[in-house]
Amino acid sequence: MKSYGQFCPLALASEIIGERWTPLVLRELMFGAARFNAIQRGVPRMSPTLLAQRLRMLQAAGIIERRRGEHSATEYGLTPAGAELAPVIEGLAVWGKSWLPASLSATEADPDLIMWDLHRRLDLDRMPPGRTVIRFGFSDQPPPKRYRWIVRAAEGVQLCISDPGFEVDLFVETDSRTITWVWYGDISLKKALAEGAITLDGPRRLRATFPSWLLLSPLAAVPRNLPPTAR
Amino acid sequence: MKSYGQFCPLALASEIIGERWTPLVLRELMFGAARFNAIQRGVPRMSPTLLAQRLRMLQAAGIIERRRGEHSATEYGLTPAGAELAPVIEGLAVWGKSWLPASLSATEADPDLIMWDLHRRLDLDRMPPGRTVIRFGFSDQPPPKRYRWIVRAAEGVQLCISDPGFEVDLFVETDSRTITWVWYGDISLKKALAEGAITLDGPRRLRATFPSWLLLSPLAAVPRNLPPTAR
DNA sequence: CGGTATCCCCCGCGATACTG
DNA sequence: CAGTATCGCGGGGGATACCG
Repeated sequence: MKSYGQFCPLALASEIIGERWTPLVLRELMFGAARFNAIQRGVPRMSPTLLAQRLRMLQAAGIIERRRGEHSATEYGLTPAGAELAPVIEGLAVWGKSWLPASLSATEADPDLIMWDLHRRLDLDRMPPGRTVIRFGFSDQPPPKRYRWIVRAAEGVQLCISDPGFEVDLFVETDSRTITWVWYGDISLKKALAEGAITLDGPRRLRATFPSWLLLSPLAAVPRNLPPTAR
Repeated sequence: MKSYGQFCPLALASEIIGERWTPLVLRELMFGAARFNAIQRGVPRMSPTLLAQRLRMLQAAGIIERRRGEHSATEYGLTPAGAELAPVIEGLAVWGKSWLPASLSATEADPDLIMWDLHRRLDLDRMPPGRTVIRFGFSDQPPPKRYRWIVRAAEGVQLCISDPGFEVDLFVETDSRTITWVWYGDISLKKALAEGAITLDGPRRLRATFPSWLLLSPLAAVPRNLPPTAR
């Protein structure tokens, strides 16, 4: 991005934060994504070339750092400067939820976006111990995105794009718009279940505790000043 | 700007705030600039076409509103949504001051940028009553920008690009880099005066009270985590 | 004063393919 | 897994002139 030619700290900051995709990349890092491919799953429409470019830029600006993680894999993490940016990004997100009209178009209702966020926010302590496999079905989606699996095991939680082969413990059936509205707090999970917009199939205990370990977006509690439209 | 295709409130907010020049335009509005030309003086390198376009966009997004002011002049102001954006913008500015390297190139040391900010932050109550004319001289600037005048009168404060004709009460002689560093708090005004980087010529009383009514940037008090370079 | 109209350039970005 | 390489285009925005 071309410089503003101003010494003003806001101008300098905007040259970095104002670049396309950068706030969303930072969001992924702030949610704990460390690996290139993990970051990319949060911004799937960003080309790898551009993501690499942004990561280099953020590193040069002292906002993130590259590390060698386990198995000498490349990992990215926030520097102290980057960490102090988190409240600003969060403030922007809260403002967006408060004040921007929320209409949900088809492309914005990509269930993978929600599933990616959702699977790393599960409250593992409230889930049953041992391996748990949950299959999410999205009735409005064509075959390639029709089903997603969350596998919770001792190693951690994984989101699978294709059938992992394990026996499914809980079947969740919904559609991409419902899961999106629920995730962002525009419909309560309770209401979605009551209305049948989300249905559960599996052991009674798992069904009953479902709302306790399926955590919603951190923004779910932020009220909207404009009512959501286009449900 | 092309949509991110995400429903995430951060993505939606970034589509607006992330557009080129938009944060700086908002900054002007937050500092109280209401008229088109007043806004433009804070972002002089932005073309009028683009400014008009951004103002329209911000209005459509519900962030600013157009009003008819005195003499049916067009005025812009923040809506409640816009007002709630102020802390976010301010947070970004504070972060920039804290963490971004501050090197001052020639184009960034435009004294007009500082004078425009500075003239609307004068503490009028601490200035002598009645008309006061101050001429700022920038020793490093070629003729068209060599001098600027601030005229404080009953009607308010005005920044003049050419000699307004009144007798000058106080002559301030400095250079564009010094005034910029001082404005942003990287050199104390006291030190700049002591070192002769700023010299005053005028009545003793006006000289003595100068540091009390020449207020600095709101960011002046924010410490830098990286030391400023290229003084 | 408060903007439009117009033109054109350039480069940011998207898409796709490929590699150590 | 973690990125490069390459190409082509679209349109954002810079510059300048002009208008009500």
